[in-house]
Amino acid sequence: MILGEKYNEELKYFVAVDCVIFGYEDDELKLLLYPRRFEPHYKEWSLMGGFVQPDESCDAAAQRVLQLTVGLTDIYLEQIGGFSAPNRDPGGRVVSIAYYALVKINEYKKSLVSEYGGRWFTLNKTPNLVLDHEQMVKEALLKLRLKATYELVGKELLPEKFTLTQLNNLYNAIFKKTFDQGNFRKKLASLKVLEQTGEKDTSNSKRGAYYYKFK
Amino acid sequence: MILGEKYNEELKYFVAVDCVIFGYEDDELKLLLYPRRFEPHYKEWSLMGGFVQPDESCDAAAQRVLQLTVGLTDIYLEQIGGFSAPNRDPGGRVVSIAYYALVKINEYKKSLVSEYGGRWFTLNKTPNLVLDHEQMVKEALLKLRLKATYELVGKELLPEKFTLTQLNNLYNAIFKKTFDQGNFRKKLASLKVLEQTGEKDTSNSKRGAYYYKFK
DNA sequence: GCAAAAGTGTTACCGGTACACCCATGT
DNA sequence: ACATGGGTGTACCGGTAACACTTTTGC
Repeated sequence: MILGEKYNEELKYFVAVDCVIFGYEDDELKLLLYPRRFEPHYKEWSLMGGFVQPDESCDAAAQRVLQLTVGLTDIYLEQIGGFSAPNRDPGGRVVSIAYYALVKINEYKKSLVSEYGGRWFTLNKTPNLVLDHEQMVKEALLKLRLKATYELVGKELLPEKFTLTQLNNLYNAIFKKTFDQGNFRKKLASLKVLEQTGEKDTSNSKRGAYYYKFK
Repeated sequence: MILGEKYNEELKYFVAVDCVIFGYEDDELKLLLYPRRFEPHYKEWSLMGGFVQPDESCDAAAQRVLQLTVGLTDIYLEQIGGFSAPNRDPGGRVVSIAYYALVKINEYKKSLVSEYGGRWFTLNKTPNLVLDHEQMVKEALLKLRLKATYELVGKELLPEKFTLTQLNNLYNAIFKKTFDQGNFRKKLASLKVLEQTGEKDTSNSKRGAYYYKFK
């Protein structure tokens, strides 16, 4: 029966999720990586992942994994897609659904991250990753860029209050190019999604820059 | 062990692919649907799908399924994403990776399609679909529209030779709106991806319209 | 000649880009 | 006063949208 007419004639596989965790700090886009906790490739750098449990969707599994590793709930998560090459994992047939997450790098639970040996790496200064995880990172960045062109990204990566220069720098980091200050601000104004707070950040300039927040 | 440290403690699930098959005919975007071949929901309308075999990736599984059902090789396929709600399939825990395909509606093997009871439906005149297949169709259309905005879609849906009016109508069908003839043609000219053949199509007008093909 | 589809041209506007310029303030 | 980062203004260009117009040909 070429197309299969009964479920129970079919094989089952492990189903996992892997998370590309983006953060932003020191004008750089960063990636949270972990030493792998089991064979094969024990202790090599990898994305944080986990197996999907019987009572949860992949989305829920990714949320759970992130909650357990960075200690935050309500994390912004977007599916990248399924990775399923038959030999992608020498440890067994594992189909993995990849996600990317955006987290505020200063809010995550440091204790949890260090418990699992997690470390933030600047993008493009990352070590070699296990399995097909580098491909996942590549696709994650493409998806993030796509999102950032359609809507203003920043709420999930920047602190509550931020200067327009910070936001400009975030975009510079995401696209690895320099957006013109004047044009960037004009665009922001047209979007009408930010509002000025009264306060100023005087740490980087004498004049001081107004803090903004998302409406 | 909250995150699982051994594969063999974990559960396995069925992994399937489902294909949203788009075609274009009579100025309308169409969808190839099939009566389901097994319980649950036996004989109800569904996307064509199949289980992933041990030696193939999901991409390969989707290609195989399409080859077996429409009889074409080298079909344009793009992954939509994973669908994994724990109760999405009452027949068992099945994680499905959805794909969309673009096929030339006049080249598929009619015998094969009818063998499985397949039928082409005009988009938005489709019957209720099984499981989460309607959601898959919805996301497939969004992905197709995204692709069609970035690059000229048509090579995979139209016959080898086609008129600019046909292409215009294809875009009208994809986006459910009317693109201005003049502007559409100007845009096409700027893309420089089409070339005129000598021949004309006189079936729709007295004057006749030049056939074009992709370079 | 006229209807009907194919195909061209004209104009206005909007968003992006480049770049020059002004502002506030601590030293 | 001046250096430094924050912030504004202007002029141009290309793509898009709206729409009027011309061409071809069978009836």
